[in-house]
Amino acid sequence: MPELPEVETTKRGLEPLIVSKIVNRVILHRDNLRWEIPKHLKTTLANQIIVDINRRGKYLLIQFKVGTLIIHLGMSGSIKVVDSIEALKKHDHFELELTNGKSMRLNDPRRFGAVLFSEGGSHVLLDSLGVEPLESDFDESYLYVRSRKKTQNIKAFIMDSKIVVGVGNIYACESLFACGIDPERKAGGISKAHYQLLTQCIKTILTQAIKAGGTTLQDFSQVDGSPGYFTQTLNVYGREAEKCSACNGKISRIIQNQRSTFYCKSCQS
DNA sequence: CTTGTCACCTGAGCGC
DNA sequence: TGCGCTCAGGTGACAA
Repeated sequence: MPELPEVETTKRGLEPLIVSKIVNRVILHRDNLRWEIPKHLKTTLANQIIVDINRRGKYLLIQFKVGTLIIHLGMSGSIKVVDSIEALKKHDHFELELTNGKSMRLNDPRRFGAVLFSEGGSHVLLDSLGVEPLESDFDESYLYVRSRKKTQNIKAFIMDSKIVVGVGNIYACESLFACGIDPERKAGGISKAHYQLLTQCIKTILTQAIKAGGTTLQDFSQVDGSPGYFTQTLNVYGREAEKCSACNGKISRIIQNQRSTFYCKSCQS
């Protein structure tokens, strides 16, 4: 599900609802997601004030004085803040009950997400992450240098979180369409000029998607329950056999690295 | 080191 | 209605 725009949308939605609020208790409705949820959170975070919320790649970082609660939404996760007395939904797995009568609930049907904790703020899962795509250090020189001699396809390259974080299957497809690059091209053979186009397209598309509240396919919703509206802006993703918005061609779907890739054979080369 | 594949899990949608 | 199949916003752990 959630790529960078969806996680950023979640972060922005949560911020006014949980920052400066106090945790009454932590409730584990199951003891694991992708990994075991630390049991000590019940005692560690009880009565603690939420100091801040941040995002690193697709990770949400909820800051406490005693450390950082790290949440990943996996493929199907979403977070809502509801009245604590509201009935649990199916697949609500983790809950921060606040002292103001509200609860932050993590719902994740497929359970590929994670709830972790770091005392110091750093974590092995965050240590080797690449640059943020919306920061200025993500530019054509960065991608050009890192891609030399790489034989993998350009789509896998920009989806590699050790290179750049937050670009998932939807936005990789959309970005490559926007700048006219064939997703099957080898990353190492792409010119600096094309990398400039690509970085600009990634930045533009992610920014527009955040503005639209993200993309909703099935599971994702914003913190208030409303869907993301970027779905209607998608040019190729999920549009196999439909007409290309830029030419008379048909959108193709191929499989790359076990994932569907949508693109236009005549617009992308 | 790099690249590609598998595994984790539930649910929606489709053809029969 | 039901069954079996395919597909789905991610990514760590492996094998090659």
